[in-house]
Amino acid sequence: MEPSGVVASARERVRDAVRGEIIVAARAQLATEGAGALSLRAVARELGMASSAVYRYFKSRDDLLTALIVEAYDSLGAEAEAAATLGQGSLEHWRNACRAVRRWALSRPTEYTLIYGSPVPGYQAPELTVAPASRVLFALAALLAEANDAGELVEDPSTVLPTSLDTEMRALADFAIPGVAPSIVAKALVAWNQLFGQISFEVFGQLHGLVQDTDAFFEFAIDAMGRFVGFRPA
Amino acid sequence: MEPSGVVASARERVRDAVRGEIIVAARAQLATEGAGALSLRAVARELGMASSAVYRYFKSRDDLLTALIVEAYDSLGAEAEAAATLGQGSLEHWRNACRAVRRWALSRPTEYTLIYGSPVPGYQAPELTVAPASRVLFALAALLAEANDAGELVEDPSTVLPTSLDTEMRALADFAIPGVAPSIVAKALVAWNQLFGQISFEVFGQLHGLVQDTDAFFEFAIDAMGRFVGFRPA
DNA sequence: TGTACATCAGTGAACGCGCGTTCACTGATGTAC
DNA sequence: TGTACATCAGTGAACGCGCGTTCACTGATGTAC
Repeated sequence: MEPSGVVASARERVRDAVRGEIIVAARAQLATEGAGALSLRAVARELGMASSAVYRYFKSRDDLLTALIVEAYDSLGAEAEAAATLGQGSLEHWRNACRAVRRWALSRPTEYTLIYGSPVPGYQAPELTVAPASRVLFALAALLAEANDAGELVEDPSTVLPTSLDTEMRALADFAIPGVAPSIVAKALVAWNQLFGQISFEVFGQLHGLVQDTDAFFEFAIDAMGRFVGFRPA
Repeated sequence: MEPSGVVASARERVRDAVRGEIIVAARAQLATEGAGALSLRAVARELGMASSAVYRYFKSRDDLLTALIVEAYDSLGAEAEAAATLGQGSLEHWRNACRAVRRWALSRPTEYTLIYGSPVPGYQAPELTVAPASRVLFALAALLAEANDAGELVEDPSTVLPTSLDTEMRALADFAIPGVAPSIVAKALVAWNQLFGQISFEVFGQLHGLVQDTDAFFEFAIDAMGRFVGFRPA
């Protein structure tokens, strides 16, 4: 009689293992079919079990999709968080965080597509995906705050924000990155859009025939955008 | 006996009209179901015709999808081309082109998703989509070339490209924007990624809860990125 | 330690559904003489 | 201008398919005494 929550019973361990196998199989299917076509029956077939058995583990198809989404956000978030402290100085932290996001996206393109591609038709993301989804942004925010505290973030006085945007950026800074100037927050958001825009274009094939050396181009982009935001060597 | 190609016969006119109705109905269905779920049967139902009749107009489902994609690229391309010559000076041309792309994307979000969202699973874009797809990029390139000729494009001497990237950008410039410096070509590509990244984030809902005044934020982004590329007032 | 009962993973058949595509056909519109 | 024939848009039934979800069930594993 083990206290639940501390050591899992045999049944619980088996249950978790099967649940994991379902997720792995679903992920594999995602890669070949796309999120919209994720099929419970195909997953069950892959695992050699009756399709109805999957319902012991997931209430519905959308429930399985949610599990995949949360897992993807958490996996990417963990990578970004770890990379955001690597290297010497803020600019290098920034670049390493960006590289981590790209590396993850290129190694797990279908899952990247799942969370940053077009919304899955008919699927409504539940509340519980919000926290995992914001991990990358929070990692970048933390990096920005530290850079600011270290005096490695320089504001460009010629950057002027209209009032409405200034107010918004100030509120955002107060919430997540205290002390950082509104114009820098705005530029960081622009860079964040750039980062995911470029990664999406690369993953979705929009760069084909236009840029060959995508590694070099990415390095150029994150360096240029890092300076654009205001990172300066220590 | 009208010479074909000059004046269409009655039959041809009717045929074109029905073809147009199919495309319109398909576009409407796209908006509610997403590209992956576009169904010939549903389109035929909407038009009150037998599903087999659609095959008189399109060889297959993918053929219909291709027509929608080409139509979307051409519509967006035309808007961008027109806007790229509006206003005073290159920076304003640039911003107007960017605004046109965003306006189009927000007014036809499903079609934007179709051409700039995640690839439709199982669909291979045929050759004939390539030319329409490149219209926006060519419009931006033309704008860049004109700005350069007018001396309104200033190179930042501190921007250094690695050899491989310099070679590539030089080739790209020779092909599409003769005379423009490699470092400016690279920055323009970064800005292009930023533009579509931000629009995609807005259309796909990733900005929700983060940025309220998306108009102001977009204006800030295209102005900042325009300067980043090197546009200077005349 | 052994027995009676409760829990629960997994089965397999069935429900009703929609899909893309083919095919032999009907009937209207266009063409050639 | 009138007739015979060819073209072609559109029909409706059928093909074989896969899907999500429900349900009554079997049998193994765990629990209480």
